[in-house]
Amino acid sequence: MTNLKTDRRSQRTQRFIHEALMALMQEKRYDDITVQDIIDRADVGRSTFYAHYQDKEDLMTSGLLRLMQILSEMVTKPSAMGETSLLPTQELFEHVQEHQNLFRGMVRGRGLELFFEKGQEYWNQKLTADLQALLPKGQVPAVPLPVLAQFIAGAFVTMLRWWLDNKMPYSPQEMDEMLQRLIMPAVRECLREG
Amino acid sequence: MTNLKTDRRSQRTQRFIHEALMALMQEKRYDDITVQDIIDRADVGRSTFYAHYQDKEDLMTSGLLRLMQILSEMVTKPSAMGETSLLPTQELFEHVQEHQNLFRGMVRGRGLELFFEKGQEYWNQKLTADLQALLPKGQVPAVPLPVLAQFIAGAFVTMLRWWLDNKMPYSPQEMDEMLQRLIMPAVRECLREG
DNA sequence: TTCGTTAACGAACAATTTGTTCGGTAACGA
DNA sequence: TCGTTACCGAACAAATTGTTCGTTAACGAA
Repeated sequence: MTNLKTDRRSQRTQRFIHEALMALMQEKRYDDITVQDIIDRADVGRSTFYAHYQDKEDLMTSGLLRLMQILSEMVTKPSAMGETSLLPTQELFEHVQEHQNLFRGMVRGRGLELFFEKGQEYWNQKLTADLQALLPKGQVPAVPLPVLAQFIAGAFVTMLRWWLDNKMPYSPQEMDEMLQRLIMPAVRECLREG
Repeated sequence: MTNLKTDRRSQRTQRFIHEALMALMQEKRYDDITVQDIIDRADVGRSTFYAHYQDKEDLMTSGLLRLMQILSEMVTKPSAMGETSLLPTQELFEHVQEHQNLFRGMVRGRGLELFFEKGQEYWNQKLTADLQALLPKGQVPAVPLPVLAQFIAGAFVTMLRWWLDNKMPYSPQEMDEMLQRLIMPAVRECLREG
């Protein structure tokens, strides 16, 4: 019995298709990209595409999930979590910078929306739990924790988007510093007084 | 010479089409809605649709622009601007609540993305100018004003989105209060020290 | 190296969807 | 009342989607 998933041909094809989508994303909007465009760019047969993915959306989702998995690993990695911040945002910014083409394609197009749909639950849960831990016992937060979590996750995505759209005029360190400066006062204020 | 734009039939048709799109947006994703769906729901001929709009995107954009115009008027209306906030967010939340179906359709689907594309320039410029006025002379802000503006606009959209997606569990007043509590500390902190 | 497995090809296919055209009908407004 | 014009609806080419299937060749285990 041969291993289906590790077949060189399969992996090669999937890589070609993904790269093709990423490349096309730099040129035009996600909605304007057809399956034909993708398979032409990837130099792959039509039936081959549909053997790997249900449709264009499926391809995009799979790429996004792969991305989020990487981010999740970064977030859960214990060494990354400092005392000053809730998320290892500097590492996140650095990682994004390294793979900017990938992220530029993802965050644009349908990426942002899918990011919200698929990812927000995860981030919200994690952030809500972390915030709960930070909250002194018996304290009622000034702003409900789910709202605060949404705010933080949203702020990160907003900054990320701005950074990518504006050709990354600041370093990851600077971006992280700014983000912390914007978020943490609110967090402190909200957790302090009921 | 008869007035083309104020013809009862035209306005009626446009209203039908817009309402059809909004109704369909409650049921399925923007991408899954076809022009056929729209004209069926609006009970309008195919050629009629294309007489009014170039394509589906054009229809969406026109609705969004109409929306933003309303918001812009609210923002520029002098009575709305209080001393405590940069945007009349409470009025904005109230307005959204009144027209929730419209906004729910818009903010979902492609709305959010278009909102960013079309609207961010406007909000950013306005917010940047307002922030500049608040900044003491000669002061260098801790965070560049365009970044701060982006952050504020993004936070508003984020909260709005959360509010709509979660069936609006809080009143506009409460939402406004929370948003101010989240944003203003950062603004104060950033404008104070260089 | 051999050999069975299987991924890729590519052409052909029906089904949708898109955007346009045009002649006839009826609603509009001056 | 009457000229204008928005709407209809059918028909159209073009593009796109997702599937099928016989053939070829790359793969990997023995």
